[in-house]
Amino acid sequence: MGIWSRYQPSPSAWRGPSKKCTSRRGKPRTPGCPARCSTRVVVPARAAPMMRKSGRTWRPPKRSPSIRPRRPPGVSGRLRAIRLLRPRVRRRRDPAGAPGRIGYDTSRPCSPRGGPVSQSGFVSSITRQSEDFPGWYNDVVLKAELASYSPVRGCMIIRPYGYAIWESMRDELDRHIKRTGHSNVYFPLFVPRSLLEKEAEHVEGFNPQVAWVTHAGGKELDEWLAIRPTSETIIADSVKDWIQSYRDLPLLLNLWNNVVRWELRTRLFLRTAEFLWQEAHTFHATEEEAAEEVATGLAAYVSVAEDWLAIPVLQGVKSPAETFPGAVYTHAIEAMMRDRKALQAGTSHMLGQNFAKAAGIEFLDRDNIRKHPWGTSWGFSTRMVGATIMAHGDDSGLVLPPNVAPLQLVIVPIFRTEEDRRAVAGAIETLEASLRDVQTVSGPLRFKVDWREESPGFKYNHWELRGVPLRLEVGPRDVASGQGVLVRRVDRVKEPIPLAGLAAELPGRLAGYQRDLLDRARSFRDAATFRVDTLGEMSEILDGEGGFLLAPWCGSAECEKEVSAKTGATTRVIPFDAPDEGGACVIDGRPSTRRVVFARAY
RNA sequence: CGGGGCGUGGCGCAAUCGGCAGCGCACGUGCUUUGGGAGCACGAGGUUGUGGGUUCGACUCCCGCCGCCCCGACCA
Repeated sequence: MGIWSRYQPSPSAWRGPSKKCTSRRGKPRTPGCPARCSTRVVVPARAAPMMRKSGRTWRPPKRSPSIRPRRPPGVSGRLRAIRLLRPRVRRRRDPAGAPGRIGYDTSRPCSPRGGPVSQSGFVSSITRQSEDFPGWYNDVVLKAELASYSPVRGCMIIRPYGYAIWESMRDELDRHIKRTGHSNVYFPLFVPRSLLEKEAEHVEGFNPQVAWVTHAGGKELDEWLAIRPTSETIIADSVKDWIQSYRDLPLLLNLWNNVVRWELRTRLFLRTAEFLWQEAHTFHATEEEAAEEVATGLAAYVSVAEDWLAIPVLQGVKSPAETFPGAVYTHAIEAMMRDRKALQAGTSHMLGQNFAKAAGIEFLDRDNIRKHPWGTSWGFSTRMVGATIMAHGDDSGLVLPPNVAPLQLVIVPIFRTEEDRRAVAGAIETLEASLRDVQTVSGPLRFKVDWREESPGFKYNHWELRGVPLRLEVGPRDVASGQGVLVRRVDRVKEPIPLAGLAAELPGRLAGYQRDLLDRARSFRDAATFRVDTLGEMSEILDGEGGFLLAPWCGSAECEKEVSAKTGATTRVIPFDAPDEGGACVIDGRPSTRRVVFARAY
């Protein structure tokens, strides 16, 4: 079910470019400089620019505003525009020459209640989404302790809380993979140069991003070893001996591993030089069967994205320009982030016989003819942690779907006197016992009682930053009436609830919360999806609030490139459920048969 | 690679004309606190990126190196 089918019956349901989206007063963009990363000549041996823990946001003082001057009037808009585009400014002097400071201060707690701006115009500690989405993202990742920067440029350290999120989606996907008949295997980190270069398009596509090992054992290697950017070549080479007959097919393999792609511009989780992922590699006797496998892989991704991560996705075919190097075609799922930009969330490739031919894999078919098997490969990476953050988060921090949340419920005791403390502790102890047996969709309930010696308010903010779906406040007043106050992270709806019945209530509440997140994300995306027919309309929307654009496109690479050059948007997918529909290409007016999704993307 | 900017406790920043390296947060201890980011007191934490030079004296001035950030030559 895609947005096409939903909107199709009444074309009028498509939202045109509303005025609201196209002219945002007071939020000027820096002219001629779309919020896209710069590109550089790729020199493999050279280092990539770093995502560093450098400063990004001006943190005003909380308790002593008089010490630091306010941002001078007139500066803020400009500053905001600059920050949008250049989130990694290390330090900036106050343009007016006043001794104002702009810098990143991890010591500041995260903002309460969606980070309202105080009267003085100061923002609270995490950058607001509306002000600077990349800045918000960085703040959340670092402050929620999902990840840290590493001493190696472009790489990241995934911290326990972030890794737990990854483990949850990894385990869920692994269940899908095994259920559909695949076996996990391991192949080496190093790929001999000669192997990597066997498939022509593949080399060309990956070469700029490959990191090479040239020395080992104290001397230069006779043959350089690539640190795998992906494993197609080494697997094809290795399995050629395993495949002799059609009876050996299909061969359905999957690897959970790390790969290295020397990226020029990196972002925590979204694009790192080294990342964790799963890569499935399969070999089939017929093209039809391989095509079905491509769909099987994509279906697993759709399920994990929507059912597990509560991220609605569009499914479709990539344009030739966006196709995996060496593949015949690439299917992908695309998700919308809360800044209305697109994120490719998983790809499944039809490799045809390309890699099999390059590696010399042959099998004897039923008809006694030697043939090359058809291959597929599909991958899903730690980037999805970033997708989860950006698809649901708000100004207070993370909003996690219960299925992946490392903690689904946090209990905050509240008391003043020792007597109260005992009463609250007693009630919580009883409650804890009942919660131990609670089963949720994603396993036993993951909960914690926060007995730290901090104020309740501090704890609320602490756990909201970390996206814990449900919070239970238990104070003396509650205990007296056998209740607690249950608060939902996503909308902060508070509700008194009897402690005795909580254990039975929770699985349903969590499932409902999970559904609500998916619904919310879907409405958000649909409201930001527009049907457009001209380049002008596209620019108007993209320069306004942004969104997904369904536009006619003739299919030529030149026109695709031109759209990208003029609007910053690229083709994301040609959705499977896009109806046949005549139209004129937004660039050259040649006939288009279906609409394509264009968007600015990560 | 070209242009610009910057390296000072964990983080964010000061240090006037070259004169004892400071502040906030975070951290530790104690007491008072706890229904939306608590307060006070005490305390710990530094070879100012690095190598050289000038000087009675260098965070400060000069030169080299290293590293980082931004912009540019358009990219699965």
